[in-house]
Amino acid sequence: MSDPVIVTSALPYANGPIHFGHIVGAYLPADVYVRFRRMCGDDVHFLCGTDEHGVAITLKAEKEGVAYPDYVDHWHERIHRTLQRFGIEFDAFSGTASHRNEHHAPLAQQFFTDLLRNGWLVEREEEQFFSESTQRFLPDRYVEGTCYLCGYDKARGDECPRCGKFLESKRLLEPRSTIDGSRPVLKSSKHWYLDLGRARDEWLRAWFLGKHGQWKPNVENFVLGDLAELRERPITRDLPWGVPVPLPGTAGKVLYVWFDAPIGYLSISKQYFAKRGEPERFEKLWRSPNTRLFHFIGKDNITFHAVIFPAMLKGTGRGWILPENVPANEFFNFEGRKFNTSSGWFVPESSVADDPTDVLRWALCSMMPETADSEWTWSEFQARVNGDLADNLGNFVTRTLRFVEKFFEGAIPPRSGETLAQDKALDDAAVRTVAEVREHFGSFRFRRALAAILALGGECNRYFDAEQPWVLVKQTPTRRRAGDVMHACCRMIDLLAVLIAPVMPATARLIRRAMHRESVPLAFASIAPRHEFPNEGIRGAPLTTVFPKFRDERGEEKTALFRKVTDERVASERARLAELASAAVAPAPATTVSPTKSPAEALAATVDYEGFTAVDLRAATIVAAERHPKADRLLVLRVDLGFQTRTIVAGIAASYSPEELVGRRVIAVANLAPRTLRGVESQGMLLAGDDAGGKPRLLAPDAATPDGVRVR
RNA sequence: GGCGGGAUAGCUCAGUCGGUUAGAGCGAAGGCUUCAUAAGCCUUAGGUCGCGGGUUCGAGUCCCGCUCCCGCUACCA
Repeated sequence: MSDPVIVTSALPYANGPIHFGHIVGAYLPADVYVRFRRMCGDDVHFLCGTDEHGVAITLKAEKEGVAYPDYVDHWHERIHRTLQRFGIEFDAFSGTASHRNEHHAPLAQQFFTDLLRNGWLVEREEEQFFSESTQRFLPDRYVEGTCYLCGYDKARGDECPRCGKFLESKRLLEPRSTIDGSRPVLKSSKHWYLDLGRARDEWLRAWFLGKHGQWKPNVENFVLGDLAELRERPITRDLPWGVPVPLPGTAGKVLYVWFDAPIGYLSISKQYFAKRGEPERFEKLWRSPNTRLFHFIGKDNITFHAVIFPAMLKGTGRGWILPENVPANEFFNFEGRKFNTSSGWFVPESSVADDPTDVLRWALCSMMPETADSEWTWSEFQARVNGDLADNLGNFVTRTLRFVEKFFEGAIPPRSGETLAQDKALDDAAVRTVAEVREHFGSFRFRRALAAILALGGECNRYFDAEQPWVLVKQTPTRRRAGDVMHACCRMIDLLAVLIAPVMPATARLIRRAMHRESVPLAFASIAPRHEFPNEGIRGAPLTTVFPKFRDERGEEKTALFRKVTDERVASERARLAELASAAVAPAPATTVSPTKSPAEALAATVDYEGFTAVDLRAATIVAAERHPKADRLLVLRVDLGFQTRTIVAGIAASYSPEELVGRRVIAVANLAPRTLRGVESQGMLLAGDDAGGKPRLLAPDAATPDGVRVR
């Protein structure tokens, strides 16, 4: 029996939907890897769940007036459905909230007390605002007051929206709670910090350096940079939602969400084994030195999984295993930009509603950001589906099986026993491919695995062409050879089913069913070094009863393994995006609106007419523009308001070059208090809204409105 | 500005320890073929490996400088 394997995917935060970027970064690669290891005969446990604590969740839930558990339940369900859509099949998908996973809080508390006992935690006392009306400490974001630097009376606890400075919340003047307006008092609060610097010096750096060469280079480089800057990190907060700190006199204190989240991997598997009536297996699995632990994550999570969580695991002294590898992926973009759910820059579920799960999985794997950022484009999707799946693999399968159906009455003929040089060559190619594919799946290089599979598909098509069975089959003396060729092709199809199975499990089963071989396990173990395929004849099923039926773009009935992506479809998707890109402010797409999440920015508080007219807006023209000498994002503009010309500094360098701005009409805020921005005084501001990519776009008055006219 | 990543064929990318004439897929041009989903196969064209120095018998690969792009970060009021 091989060593047990634990595979985890990053716990999605139960505060919003997940999109292609998450799928391709952490969930699909894990699922593919799990299927691959199982096909190799390994005992794999695949764990995931939602991360359900933290300030962001409490803020959103409170804003929507929903109880925390109900709020996270909604996203838990929604996220789980999305994962299932992509065929991600976990052994356990749970979460970190106590109502979902009764094992989580006790285990997280055990981590805390273990670390405390072993001296890895540092205790510090600091002053923080406390609301007496609600009897709880207020995170900085819940406190509002007068800025002690500029006098602005609506400064937030962490920073002042007017002067832009970071603030020390306890120095705010006239502080008040944003929850009920009551005046909080300063009260000292005790918190605990994880001493990561000491862990690094004592063992963490050495442990990590010992992994040199085994982890992906992008991950290794990232961690090396991290190690240099490790410090203490607070692991507790004053918050009403989370895992309580397990010490007397700490009411209202919980473990910081980043601390309790990764412990979810353990608590979820503990819950899983408990439910199965085998509670003893949990510790056995997680404390056996033979167990191999793999964390699949996006690159934004590297520090937690490669540095902090190992420090936590080791620090407990309980012998929890440390990760064998953290195969983090880079970022996945969409048609040249970052995915952005709220502005519509993403792939709506409706756009891929008709695409089989396997097809999406294959396409995403072929674009996976394994070593560098990559992106989804519709034309790339079309190329992968049409060229790789339909034309190469799919067509080889159908041309072979149809040939058997047509010329051999659906019965794959037995081999004659004669093997020609080209048969041997094909077989050698297959053996080589199997070795390559195993190697690549095993080392998280899925794109290469797919490329190797496609190369074998090419070999198979060339073999078919070169042997010309359609000629051989028509004459009696050569008919037997045609049978041998078909037998070899069927054997290759049977093998291809195994090779694609980690990525396209349903398609693999479909192919097997077409040859009445669904009872034969899809296993890599069975094809080392040579794929076993019976020498006797095999009766195939009529393709029309097995493969999908559809109408192609010309309206013809088709029975085939894969349906092609039409040019029209690509064009319409790109048209949608072009529209989004050209819109000054992107409209919120209806397809993603969920009951609890509004894609639009929250509406500001109501103002009366006087409140509005307090802002003096004027039509104006830019007469000169240059880059700010000391800030990359700022432009220094001379703006003609009709009655005077002013200098205005605007943060629009990401969208406009100085040259293209001269002569441009704009709307300016004319009575804004002047402010110095990195050394240049700005006497007003320009109105702008963000485009779909988050870049600012200027608003312009109608041409008939002269400079200086007031805008109301 | 700071930190990190990157720049290789029209496009997407591979290129290990420095080693022969820098590769693949797609796209393009031409041809062959009819079992198969307008599928398959063959051939051809296409490169100043971002720029400039350096190390070396030898540099896409290592070192230094520069330009441009992406991310994080600071400056957006």
